[in-house]
Amino acid sequence: MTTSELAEPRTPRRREVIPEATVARLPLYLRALHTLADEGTQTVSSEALAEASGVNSAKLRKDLSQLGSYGTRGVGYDVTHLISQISRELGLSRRCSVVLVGVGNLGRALAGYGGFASRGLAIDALLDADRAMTGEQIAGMTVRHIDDLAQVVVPGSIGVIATPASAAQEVCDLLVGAGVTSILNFAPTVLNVPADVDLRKVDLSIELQILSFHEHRKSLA
Amino acid sequence: MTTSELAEPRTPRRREVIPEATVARLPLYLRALHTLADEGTQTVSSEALAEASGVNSAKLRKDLSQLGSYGTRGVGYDVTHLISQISRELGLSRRCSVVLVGVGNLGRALAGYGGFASRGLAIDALLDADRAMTGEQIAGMTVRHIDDLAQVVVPGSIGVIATPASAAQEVCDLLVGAGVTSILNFAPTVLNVPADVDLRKVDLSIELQILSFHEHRKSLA
DNA sequence: AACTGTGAAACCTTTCACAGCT
DNA sequence: AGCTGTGAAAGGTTTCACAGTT
Repeated sequence: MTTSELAEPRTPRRREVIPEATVARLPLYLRALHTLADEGTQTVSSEALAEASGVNSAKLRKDLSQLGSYGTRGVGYDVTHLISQISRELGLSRRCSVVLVGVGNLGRALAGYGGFASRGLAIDALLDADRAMTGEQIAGMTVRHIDDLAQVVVPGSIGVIATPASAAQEVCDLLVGAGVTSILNFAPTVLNVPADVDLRKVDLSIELQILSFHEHRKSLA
Repeated sequence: MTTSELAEPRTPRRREVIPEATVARLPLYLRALHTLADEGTQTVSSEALAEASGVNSAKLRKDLSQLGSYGTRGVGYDVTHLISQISRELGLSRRCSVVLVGVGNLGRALAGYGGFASRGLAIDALLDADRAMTGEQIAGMTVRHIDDLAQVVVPGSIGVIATPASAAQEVCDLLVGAGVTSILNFAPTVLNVPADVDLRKVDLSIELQILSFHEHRKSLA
């Protein structure tokens, strides 16, 4: 309360902390905004952007208000400006290094996935433990052996694990050892990491099982 | 209030409705339980199962209590029994039909993904719009043309979309037209479906963007 | 008139802490 | 003694509804 009175903040003040639920939706908004921008749309209302993102408009407004006041009452949001604000918030402005381990079908799918590149999250290196893969060209990159890990990791790199479950913990340990502090795990297994490492997971079969649950429920009614 | 007084329920009464957050974790517990069963473990405490599932034990106990009282105080949960209860709840007991559209890298990864088969959710049919793919053998299945959709869909089938974003809505409409009421979408686009169709989505790049956000935050501190 | 930004209410989820069973 | 099952408290998220701005 003592320091903030002299320097009146000029930039719209961002919240100290953005709710996780909001963070998880920012990529959705960003995708919809990119589509709108490609169509030449310059301004969009919360209603229209919400529709394009698959959420409801009150939620969208609340989410965006967490970042600051980037809209104009009576008008809407400027598409380009909002893209750059959300990108900055997500840390996508300064291109960030992504290292992918495991070039089976899933790894290949990820390597070729346009969604990454267009968001400043292009994969920089492909690694595999299988020497038979080494040297192969995938999506314009040469597969390197996992032993080269230390050479491709830079501070702030994100590691992506797309190996079989049986190899995932070992790969995870190697990544952590090389200094990676953010890991995305696609292998269907629980990984143990030190407390300072940020670990997220995607299990391809979980959503299918959730659908199965609902389908099952329908058949009971 | 009038009908329930005569017939005292014998089976542990399940809740009318299981919270979504709980449903989303049941697959995690199931995976951990299968691992334990494979290791020959017969009984497990909430503490141990929670650890193996990557959640905390209070949450796990609350979740399991939503299904009924399947544990024994002072002892823990019977692994085999709990597997069958959760499987039944998720509708995995009676094998359910899954139709996958799009056999690019992601589709191939999904087709070969062991996690489905071991949970009673094996994929039954592979379809693609590209006639060049038709007839190809993938994971023991023959790829069929999308025009054959009506012949492979049965009531209660789940549809999985693993096509490029540009084709997703069209494929979605075809699935709905063929009678599919549960759809899992891997394409990075918002799909429109009738209200009675259950739609879920997995966006491979969203988790990566969330990690980027946290990594970015770290670098600010 | 149109649309954002936001307190307040409603709802859902997690965590706590302990009663109750084996 | 050990561990589950669960009310109650705490925390987080969504929705409502409208004041405020262009």
